Amino acid sequence: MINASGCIKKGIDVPVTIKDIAKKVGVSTSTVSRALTGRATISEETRKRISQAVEELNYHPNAIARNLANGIARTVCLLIDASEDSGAFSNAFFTNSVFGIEKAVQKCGYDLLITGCFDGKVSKTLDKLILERKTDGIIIPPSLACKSVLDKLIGGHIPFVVLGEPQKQSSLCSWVDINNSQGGMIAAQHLLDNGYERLAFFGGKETDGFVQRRLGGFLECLEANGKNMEEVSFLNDACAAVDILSSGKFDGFVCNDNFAAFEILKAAKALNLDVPNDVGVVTFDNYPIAPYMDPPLSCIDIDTLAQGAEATRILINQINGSHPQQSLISTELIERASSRRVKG
Amino acid sequence: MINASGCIKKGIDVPVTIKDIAKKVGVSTSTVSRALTGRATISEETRKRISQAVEELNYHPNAIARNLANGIARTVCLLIDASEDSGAFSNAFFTNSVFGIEKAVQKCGYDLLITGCFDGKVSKTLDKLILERKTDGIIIPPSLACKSVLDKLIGGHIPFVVLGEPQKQSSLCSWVDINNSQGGMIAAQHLLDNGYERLAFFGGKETDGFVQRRLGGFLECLEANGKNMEEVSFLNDACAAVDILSSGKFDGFVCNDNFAAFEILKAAKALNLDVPNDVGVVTFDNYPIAPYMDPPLSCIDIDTLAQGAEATRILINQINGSHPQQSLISTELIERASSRRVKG
DNA sequence: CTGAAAGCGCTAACAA
DNA sequence: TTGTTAGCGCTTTCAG
Repeated sequence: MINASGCIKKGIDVPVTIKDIAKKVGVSTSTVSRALTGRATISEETRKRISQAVEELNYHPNAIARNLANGIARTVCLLIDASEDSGAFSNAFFTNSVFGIEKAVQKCGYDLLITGCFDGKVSKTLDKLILERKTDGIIIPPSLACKSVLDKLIGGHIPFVVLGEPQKQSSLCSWVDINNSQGGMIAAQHLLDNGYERLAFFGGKETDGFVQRRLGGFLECLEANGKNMEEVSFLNDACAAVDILSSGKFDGFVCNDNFAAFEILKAAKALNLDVPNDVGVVTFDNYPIAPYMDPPLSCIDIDTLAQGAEATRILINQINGSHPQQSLISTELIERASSRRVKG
Repeated sequence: MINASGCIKKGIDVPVTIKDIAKKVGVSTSTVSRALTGRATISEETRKRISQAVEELNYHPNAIARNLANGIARTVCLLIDASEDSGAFSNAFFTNSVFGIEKAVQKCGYDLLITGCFDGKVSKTLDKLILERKTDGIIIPPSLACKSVLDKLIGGHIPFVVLGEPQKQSSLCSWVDINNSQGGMIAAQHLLDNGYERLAFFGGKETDGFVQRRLGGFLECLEANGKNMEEVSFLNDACAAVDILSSGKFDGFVCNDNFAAFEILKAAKALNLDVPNDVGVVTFDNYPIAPYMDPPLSCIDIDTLAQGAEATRILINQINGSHPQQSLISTELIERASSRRVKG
């Protein structure tokens, strides 16, 4: 692209480099570099002329060259468990934490890389990311954070943080999780406060760590309120909703997710039980559809956006030399009709 | 890190470079480079010795250096509309296309960058991405693809593809969209085939392009079946579900989303109308909760995973010199109870 | 405060 | 088939 003056037109096609700025201002490239990075002394005079030239030529420093010279990638990588397939990826809550991560990463001047990764190939993927210098730090889901992976990360002094409480604990492993135990506690207390007396925890897989923690908080609350443990029931089969409701043993349910809660709602309707007057329901996760349920569902809201932001904060700190850190994000009760008795 | 032999231990902390391989094998770095890139002639003998050394030292080429030398980023960037906030980002379908994109991008040996971007700042964001050479191509949502942005992209010869049919059409603009018109057609035809005769399109904002296209396909189908246009109704207020149902004018509904469909289901229950015997319902989007609805919802399934993969394919082709391209992804009917009459 | 020169790790003409 | 050399665009000692 040649312009009227016979010179190559610099711009998008032919990039303008630091040399162009130097030439235009009549200084060396190192001076321009100093002015740009800002962490060296420059006369006010030349600094002004340089930034003016930068403006005029619409100069943007080549990030690749800069990163090569600096020996860093200025990039954070979020690993995704691709083996779960529609599990992790189509999960609205996961998506929200991506949003939180992206925002925080951007604010720190880093870029966000996303890499899908199958269970058996974490090690290879990590090699590609770390050894090829594509990233300075890694955010990893708990499902991928098995012992060998953590050992590799820790042994290699790779800054990383797990997006949830990992199975294997270590002070060398950073993680950020939702305070599931607190959530279980809040949900149970809320039902008790509203006059429901015989509570059950419903839904979820007993083997999942976060379910265990939710149940733990739930039980702790009952205990603190002097409730008999026999009045508690943990179920992992959603089909059992009708059974458990018709048994008449319970009048309040803390559900592990919206699906479980929906089953309870349907079962109640089938048994002609009224929600919330006969039975109260609180569920984990504020699904978009929860307010449209009949009745609208009370929820323990999980702030995955904050989780993502916090994970990023910890990770960037670690990249800058800080020690690993662990953190729990508080949950919040969103009260709707499903847990608010109108009569009696 | 000094090992027993008094030498610096190369590995994760001290990277092993192409020089180390060259030294170990006793060849020049260019020979090693040639062996690695594979697009030059090398004697079988040295190639073997090199790949052996690569293996032994666990060498991984520095991607930054490689990209600088090649003048490319080997990165594709997905722009996210951050102004929609919980809109785009907590959208399960968006998430699925990210998955599709990531998989395809990885297969092509590219990395995926994700950047949130506010409506007013697209141009600045693009400058950062393009002029700083952070990415070779861009995938952009239709909400961000206004005229000025498209002009900038096209004028700058930046490979890009829009994740949906943009308002402003141009053969220079690549896009991949769901075939919404076809979806509307399939949904309507399905209801007609199942004996529903007076159809309405329900839900969605009349101003959204994809809603218009769905409605267009819907209407086209009615016309092809000799149906009177007066029997068609387009509504954008979900609260009107009870009104429209109690009017008795319609016995079949094509809903724009699961929320609209859920409103119809609730209204029918309130009016003591039976779904599917009195009223048939088909909705766009196969939400995870659709099969659990009462009755389970028939859906027009939107393959956003395929959409993401196709967008990537087109983008990478363009990076490699191909022309812009447009593409429509077929929809699929998932038949469930909500549109299947049991009696007469 | 500024410039010259070397270097980040890799690739690619050009010669041999 | 291979080595030499220069260079990608930027940063950073080291002198001045």
